[in-house]
Amino acid sequence: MTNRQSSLVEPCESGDKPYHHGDLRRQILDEAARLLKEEGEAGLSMRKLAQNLGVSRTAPYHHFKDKQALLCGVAEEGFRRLREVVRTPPYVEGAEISEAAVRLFVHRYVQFSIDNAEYYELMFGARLWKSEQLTESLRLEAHNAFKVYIEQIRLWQQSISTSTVDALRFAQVSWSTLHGMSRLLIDGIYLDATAINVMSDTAAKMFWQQLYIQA
Amino acid sequence: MTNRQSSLVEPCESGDKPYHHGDLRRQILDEAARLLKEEGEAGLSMRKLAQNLGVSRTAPYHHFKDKQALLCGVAEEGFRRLREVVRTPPYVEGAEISEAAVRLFVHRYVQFSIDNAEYYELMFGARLWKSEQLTESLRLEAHNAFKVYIEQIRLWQQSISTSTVDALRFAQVSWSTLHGMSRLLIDGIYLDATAINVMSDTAAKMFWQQLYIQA
DNA sequence: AAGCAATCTTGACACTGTCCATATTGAGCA
DNA sequence: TGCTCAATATGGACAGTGTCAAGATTGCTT
Repeated sequence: MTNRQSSLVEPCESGDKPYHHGDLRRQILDEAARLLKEEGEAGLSMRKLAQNLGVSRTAPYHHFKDKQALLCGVAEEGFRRLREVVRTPPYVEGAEISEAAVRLFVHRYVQFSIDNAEYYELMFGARLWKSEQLTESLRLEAHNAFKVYIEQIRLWQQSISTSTVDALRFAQVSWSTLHGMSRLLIDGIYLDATAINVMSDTAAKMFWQQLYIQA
Repeated sequence: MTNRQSSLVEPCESGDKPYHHGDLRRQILDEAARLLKEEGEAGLSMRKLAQNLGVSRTAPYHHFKDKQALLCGVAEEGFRRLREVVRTPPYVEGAEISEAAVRLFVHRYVQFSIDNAEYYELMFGARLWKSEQLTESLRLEAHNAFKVYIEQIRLWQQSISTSTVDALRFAQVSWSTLHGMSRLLIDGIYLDATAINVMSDTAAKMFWQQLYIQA
C-alpha cells in the first residue's frame, strides 16, 4: 500500500508494489520478448507474463486488447529494428555497388534473424498474418519494411548501368532466399551453425551475378 | 449401447458406436490434417479431434503419446508426399537438363506447399523442430527428403558438363529460396496469388543461370 | 474538492493437455 | 470351447490457459 509520487522522478525504481505501476506497457513488451526467447512460443502466457511483472492476470488487457494484439506489438518492434538493419548498408550513393557490399547485406539480414529470432518468428509467422486481426500499425510497419527493402534493391540495380534485372521481381525472389535461409536456421532445421557463413556467401554471389545478368 | 460383431465385416460401416473402432489411428491423422486446414493450428485440439471422431477425449492417447507425437505423425506423411513431388521431375537420365525442367520443378515445389499448407507448416515449423521431442521416424523421413533433393540437384549439375557450381551449396541456397517463397505465400505475407507464377519463373531463371555460371 | 477516465484487481467460465484408475474388447493359448 | 492377457477405450480429475464482467483504486483535469 506504500504510495509514492511519480510524475517527477523516474517511476522505475523497483521495490514495493506501486500505485499504478506507470510503466507497464513497455515492460510487458520486453518481458514477452524475453519469455519467447527463453521458453519459446509455448512458454508465453498472459498469466505468467503478468505474474512475472507482479501484476494481476488481467492487468495487461488494459494495454493490449488481446494476446494477439500483444504479439502484434512485439512484432511491430521487430520491424522497426529490421528496418534499421536493411537501411544501413555500406552503400555510397552514386558509386557502383560492390560484391562485398551485397555479401555484407546478406550477412546482416541473416544475423538479424538469428539474433532476434523471437521477433522474427512473430514478424513473419502465420500466427499473425493469417489471423485477420493484424493491428493496423503493424501492417503499416511491415509494409514500410518491405518498401525500404525494395528501395535498397532498386539503388543497387541503378548503380549498375548495364543491369537489366527487373528490380521488383529480383527483390521478391532475393527476399525469399534471405527469408528461407533465416527460417531454416531459426526454426532449427539447419542446425549446422558453421554453414551459415558459407550459405550466406553463396547466396550473395548468386544475387551479385543476378544483378549483372543480361536478358 | 448397441453392440455388433465385427471381425468378419468391414469395421468401417458408420452408424452406431462400435466395439473397438478398429481404424482410429488413420482417422486421427486425417481429421487432424482436416482441422488444421479448416481452422488453422489454433483450431486443432486433442479433445475436439476425439469428439469429431466420436471417441472419448483420451482415446487418441493410445495411438499417439502426445499431441506433439500426433503432429509428428502428420508431418511425416507430409514428407512422404513431398518426396514424391521432388523425385518426379521431367528429367531424362543422361540428357542435359533444360530450363523448362527447372521451371517446372520450381512450380511443383511451390504448388505443393500451397496445396498442402497444413502439412508444410508442420514439416518445417519450429513447433516440431525446436522441441527436442522429434519422433525418430520423422527425423528419418525428413532427412531422407533432403537427401532426395540434393540428389536431384546433383543430377542437374552433372548433366551440364561445363557447370562449376558446388552442388551441395547450391542445393542449400536454392532450397532456401523455394522454402522462403513457399512460407511467404502460405503464411499470408505475399497475398497476391497471381505473383506466384512470376516469382516462380524468376527464381527458376536464377537457378538456371546459376547452374551455368563459371567460377 | 469533485468527477472522470485510465488503470488495476478479483471472480468466473469455458476450454485445453494429460495423468490415473477402470472398464471393455479381441486374439492367442489351454 | 473357455481363460487369460494385452490392446484399446472410458470418465474423473488437475493444473493451466485466454478472456469477459463488475468492482476497486488511482491520477489528471476542471
